Amino acid sequence: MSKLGQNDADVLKALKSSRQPQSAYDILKALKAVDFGRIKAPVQVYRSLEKLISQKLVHRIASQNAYIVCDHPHHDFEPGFFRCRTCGSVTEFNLSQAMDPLRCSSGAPRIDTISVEIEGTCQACLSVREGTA
Amino acid sequence: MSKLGQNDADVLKALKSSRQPQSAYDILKALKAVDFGRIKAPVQVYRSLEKLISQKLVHRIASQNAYIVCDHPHHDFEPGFFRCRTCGSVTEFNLSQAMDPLRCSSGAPRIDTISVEIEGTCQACLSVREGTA
DNA sequence: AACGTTACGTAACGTTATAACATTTCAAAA
DNA sequence: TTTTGAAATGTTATAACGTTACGTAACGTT
Repeated sequence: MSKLGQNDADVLKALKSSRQPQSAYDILKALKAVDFGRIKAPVQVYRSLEKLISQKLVHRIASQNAYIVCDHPHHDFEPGFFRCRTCGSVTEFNLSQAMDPLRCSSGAPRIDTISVEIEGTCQACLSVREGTA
Repeated sequence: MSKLGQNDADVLKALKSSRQPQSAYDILKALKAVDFGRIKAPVQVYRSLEKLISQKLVHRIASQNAYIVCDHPHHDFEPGFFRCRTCGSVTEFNLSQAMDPLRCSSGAPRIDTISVEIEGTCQACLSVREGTA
């Protein structure tokens, strides 16, 4: 497990600034603006994302082509993701309760990764809509 | 629900030719080769994909940026997908057993879509690897 | 110092998806 | 039968996402 460098720290910091998933190009834009121009090209962002993901500090949200910082750093559980269609925020949840039924229904003899992405409306946005906030 | 046109039928036919998910550009290339050149541009493929997906004849595999024909046409269940990392083939399975645990673990008050994509090795590829095929 | 390894920078390229606008088709209303 | 309006289609351009290729710098080893 290789050590994090400055680029990686910058990308991580950019991701930490939001609970909305950000695309690699969002991150690039943010870093170009703020940083002293260290990160200039997409490949630098992707390299850092890859490393951060391999160290489980960041997750990729495939359905959005976007990335989000892990909100339970060092968690030991398999995460699923819930994304609110109204505010765009993403929260992680623990898949463990659903793992066995998933493995079972899939019929797959050997499973490497399970990706679960759920979309809906979060409590906060529901409350606002109903005027109960 | 709008009617399918010739473009849609062509795209559907291209997708039916394989159990591997195909990208929009794969489909485009195939159609350019076979057809009498009706479909010439990416946007035409994307338009047909959108319609076919809305009619549940085709699924999008988000993690692959690719598309596959539904293998249980007119099914009434919520599909999950299993993709073999060795042969690339995708099979659908019925998520119903896993739905309640998923809803429950996610803590989401209102759910619109659930996307489950599992990767691993299918039985056929496992058998080959073990020399028991 | 010499060497191999890993990280980094830069540019170009490849892939995936949509915007914007023009034209055609076709069935139903007038 | 003409009109007309919605849906489908065609065309061009461009936005958005991601990777390859290659050279240089940094770093730890012997």
